[in-house]
This record gives sequence, C-alpha cells and structure tokens, in this order.
Amino acid sequence: MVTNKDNNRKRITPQRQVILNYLKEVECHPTAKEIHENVEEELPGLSLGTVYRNLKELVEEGKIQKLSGQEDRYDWNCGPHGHFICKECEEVYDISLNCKNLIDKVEVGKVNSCKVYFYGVCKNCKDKG
Amino acid sequence: MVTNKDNNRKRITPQRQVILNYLKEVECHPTAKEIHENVEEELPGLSLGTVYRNLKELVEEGKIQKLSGQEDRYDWNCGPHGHFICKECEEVYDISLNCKNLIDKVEVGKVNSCKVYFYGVCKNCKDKG
DNA sequence: CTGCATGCAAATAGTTTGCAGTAGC
DNA sequence: GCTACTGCAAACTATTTGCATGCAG
Repeated sequence: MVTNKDNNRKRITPQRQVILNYLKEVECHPTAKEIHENVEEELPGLSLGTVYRNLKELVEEGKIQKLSGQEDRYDWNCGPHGHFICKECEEVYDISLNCKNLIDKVEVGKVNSCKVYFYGVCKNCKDKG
Repeated sequence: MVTNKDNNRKRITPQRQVILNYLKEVECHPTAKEIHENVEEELPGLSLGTVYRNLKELVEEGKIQKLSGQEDRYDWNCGPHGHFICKECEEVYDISLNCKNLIDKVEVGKVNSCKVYFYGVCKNCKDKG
C-alpha cells in the first residue's frame, strides 16, 4: 500500500475541487471540453490542459471513471453500472445493473473493473422521429 | 429498407477483401495501424487511409465491430460477447456471455448492440509478475 | 524556501478528408 | 464509360507535454 504516501503529495487545488464538484452535480457525462467550458465560468482562466491533467489523476485515484468513445467522457458514479448511449442525440443514460454475475464468468484473469455500454435509440428520440 | 440499394453500390475491392480476411483469421483484436502493417505485406502500397475507410464501412455494414479505447480496435466476431483487457500486456481476450439478460434491464430505449469490457490483469501477467 | 500545480502553447497521436488518378462492373 | 475506390498528403480533433511562473505548505 503506497497509497498514503501518494496521497500526501496531492494538493487539493481549487481547480481540482471545482472539477470534481461539477462532475458530482451534473447528471450527464461530460467530455473534457464540456467540463472546461462549464467550469471556466466558475474559475475564469482555467486551462484545458489543467482539466485534462486533473481528470487523469482523478481517474487514477478512482474518484471518477472514464468512458471511452470518440471523445472520452467522465462519470462521477464509480459504482458498477452500465451506460446507454443514444445514437441519435448522443445522450448517455446510466443503467443500474449487477456486474457480479458478469465478472464471475471471466476466467482469463482477475477483473478489477467492468464497463457495459448499450447502443440504441432512446425513447425521447424514438418519439420524436 | 434501403439496404439493397446501398449494397449494390459497394464494390468488392481486393483491399476490402484482404482486410476482412485478415480480421477473420487473426485471433487478436488489432488496431487500424496493426491491420495496415500486416495487410500491407499481402498488398504492398496499401495506404492507411484506405484501411480506415474500409474499416469504417465494414463497421457500418455490421460485418465487424469496433472496440473503443485509446486506440480503436476491430473485432470480426460480431456476436454478443465481452472483452477482457489486460492492464499490463494490453492483450484483449474474448469473453462469452449472454447479453439478453443485460439488455432486458434497459428501459430508456431500444438496444441495438451492447459492449462489455472487463479490465484487470490476465493470468499470464499475474504469473510473471 | 521547496516543489507541485497551473496556464500557455507547441507537440503528438489517431483518424478523416480532398484530390487526381485507377480500376471494378 | 461511369463512378466508386485508391494512394498520397494535408487537415482535423482530442489529448499530452515542456516550460516558466505562482501559490500552498
């Protein structure tokens, strides 16, 4: 466990605080750019590079999770859950599910985390189209 | 159904043929660059741009699937199955699983496809480390 | 003081696209 | 012969990194 040593080195900067808070309060799963745009209102002058740096560290600390796609998206909810991605509006919805059942089936190695993505058209778009 | 009309327009070029064959015969889940390097041996002069173009179309036709990550990887197996990605060696393993159970739980929209990723350390690396 | 974190800008990596020539049907 | 497909190279987009400065401890 080197965790403590590492944590001691981390500084809690306003930038990191605000980024994390933003992720906690929004319900969506923003991209780095979206995070930057929104957080900049609260912290003018914040640079995109810093956003990326902090997001990367928050992911490594396990405080948030990254959703890979064309653009990376970030999710404050680290619990086991899946994501539904609408092909039309690109909205991301959380799907609660039990990953244990899935993970038990994996025999090639030890699973640390698991991500489930569903692709389709959400009800909103279906009704509109 | 406009599918037929669209299919009629597609030409079967050696490039596309060879790319698809390569994906079928390898057991791994190569990146576009890896595909290019290997296929170029068989088809000298093949450009990376063409590889991307063909991969994109094959995905759209539903003949292969794309795995999103830092780099996109491509998988010939379109059936419902998950992937285990080793954090150490970055190897990708196929995991057979039943997606029906998962998909049934989704209520926000109609699911067309589903992708499951497991992250961890594979047995090979565990034994070595 | 010390040095990690920041802002800025330049660099990188992966992927896409415009164009002129080539080749499938 | 028509036109989609290709190779090449330039363009784009998302992300990372180097460096001088600033602020927390």
